[in-house]
Amino acid sequence: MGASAESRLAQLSDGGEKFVARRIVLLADLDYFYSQAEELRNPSLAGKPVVVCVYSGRTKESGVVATANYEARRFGVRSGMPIALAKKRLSGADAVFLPVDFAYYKEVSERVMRIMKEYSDQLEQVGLDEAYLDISNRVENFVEAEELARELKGRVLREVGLKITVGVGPNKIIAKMASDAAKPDGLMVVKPDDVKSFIAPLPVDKIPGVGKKTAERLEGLGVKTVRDLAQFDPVKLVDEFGDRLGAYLHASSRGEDEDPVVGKAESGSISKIVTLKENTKDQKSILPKVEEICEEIQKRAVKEGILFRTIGIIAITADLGIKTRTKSLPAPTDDLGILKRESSELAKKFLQSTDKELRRIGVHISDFTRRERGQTTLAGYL
DNA sequence: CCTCCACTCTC
DNA sequence: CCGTTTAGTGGAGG
Repeated sequence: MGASAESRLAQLSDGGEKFVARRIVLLADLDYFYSQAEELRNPSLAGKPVVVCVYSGRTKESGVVATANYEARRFGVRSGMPIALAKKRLSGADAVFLPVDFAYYKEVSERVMRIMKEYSDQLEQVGLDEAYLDISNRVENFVEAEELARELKGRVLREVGLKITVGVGPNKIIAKMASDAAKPDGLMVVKPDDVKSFIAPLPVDKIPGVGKKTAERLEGLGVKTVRDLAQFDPVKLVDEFGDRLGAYLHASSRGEDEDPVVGKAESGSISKIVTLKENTKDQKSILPKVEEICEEIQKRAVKEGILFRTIGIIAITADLGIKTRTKSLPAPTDDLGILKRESSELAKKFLQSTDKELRRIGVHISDFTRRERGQTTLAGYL
């Protein structure tokens, strides 16, 4: 999977021995991005706890924290935490709560990405606030890489006004772990010779892609640190976690990662979920929502020139369980009528199949093909 | 091989 | 006290 064009090209012949040319990968991460962007346009916020929130619209205060700056984090406020709980923790702290403004964050992000692009031929953006840069062809060694990183940090601060954290390593995983260890406003360079000693003592959940669940399962096997993981039988890992994750865990525990830095492909799915005013299983209040969401999603599909062949609904029940229902169409389409009919049908059937009330409802499209110039659409096949 | 769905992760 | 979006894996069943 990792070994595509780029890394194959990097294989050089050396007296009959093959080796993969060493890469130098940089990860730049915009610190507590949404909150920092808010401080940027309103400097009077600096020094105060700033909490950027996704309001659900259910009640005045319902919703969760998207990002909190470090002043707020000192009070135990974290991403994903209910706003009400964050308020409790920050009571009497002169904190500021703001709603997310993605259009603004996107604009700020683009200014930063434009600068970053000058520092590599290959930039892989991850969300609005992160990007991997392959700087192998821009620097000779890790000392020069550190100079480049400092320069990048300086330029982003001077030209945009944002603090970033930069991690540098021989691959994406190490660059990411270095950045995580160095934030905020940090810089860490991990040379190939230092990889093992850097990662060995870290808990396994510091490995990108290892979250709470995987970490708990590993702990059940007596694996707490990356060192433990590196010593664990890879065959047993594959047994326990499957081919992909098992192999990934083994490789990453040894600091190995061939995944190339590549500009992201176009997205493979579009979805939108909304929170209902109150929990309900009433078709009359849910189906109009479904249709509304269909309209937005279809508009995006048309704008991006894509046809979808799979339609799905996503229901979050009152007990916060996630249920999905999908249907594949006989042919790709971007027809709004089809999207509405099929998603309403899926929603109706789902509602009939359960006793649970819904808290949120959403629509999903996937299995895309690009609409060719002048391609006829197969509307009305029903 | 395809379809459907649960689950995990991340920001 | 409870958001949003996307990618990916894997199992069950056909």
